Amino acid sequence: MPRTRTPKPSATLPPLDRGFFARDPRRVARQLLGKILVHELPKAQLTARIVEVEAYLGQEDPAAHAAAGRTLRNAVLFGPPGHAYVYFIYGNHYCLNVSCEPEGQAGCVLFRAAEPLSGIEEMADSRGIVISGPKDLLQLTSGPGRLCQAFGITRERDNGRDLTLSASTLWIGDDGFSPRHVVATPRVGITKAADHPLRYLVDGNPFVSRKLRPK
DNA sequence: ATATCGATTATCT
DNA sequence: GATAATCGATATG
Repeated sequence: MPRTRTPKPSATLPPLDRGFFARDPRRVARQLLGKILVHELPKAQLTARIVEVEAYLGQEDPAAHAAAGRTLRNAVLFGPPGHAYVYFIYGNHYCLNVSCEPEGQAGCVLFRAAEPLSGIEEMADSRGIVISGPKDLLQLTSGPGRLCQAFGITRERDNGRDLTLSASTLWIGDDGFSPRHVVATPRVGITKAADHPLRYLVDGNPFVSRKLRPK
């Protein structure tokens, strides 16, 4: 039975500012671990602590959507940092990224998994899951598609949204917590540049999207 | 436990 | 026309 291993967020939860995102995506990715994804709904506040992310480097990264330059779809990546890049994949799922680096450079971080903290019932509804035990929480936000579904994130509504403003409804908060142990592995589900260790996870956290392969 | 596969569509070649 | 930064279901050991 999985245990919550991180403290609850404090009452005040300032959003990360634009400067936080205006850096190398590898640095941003690592430091996003432990931060809190927030979605304010009329009746509830959805929050989850980020436990797994991936860095995409921009035009020099063959696996990045920005690899072939600016298009209609990836335009947000070339804009200012701290904005949501949401894309639709496999005909089924949305994935949430945040743009990084100064305007003109297309690096980003993909949100892959989080540990639910509040708004659990609403997340379960959105996911179409009935929570009957602690293990069911693991299905809520463990995976980029699941995370978006639990939070109600879509391309139509959220692509381009400024994630540095709490007025945006969707933002990233910092309660001062940072995880003790972080590990890096190759990124999931890509074929090009598949060998670089640009996937960052909180070591041992049960809410990551895949268990670490024991060696 | 791991492996394979179908769903379903926007985007790019 | 092929592919894709996925998920959930099914098959098999």
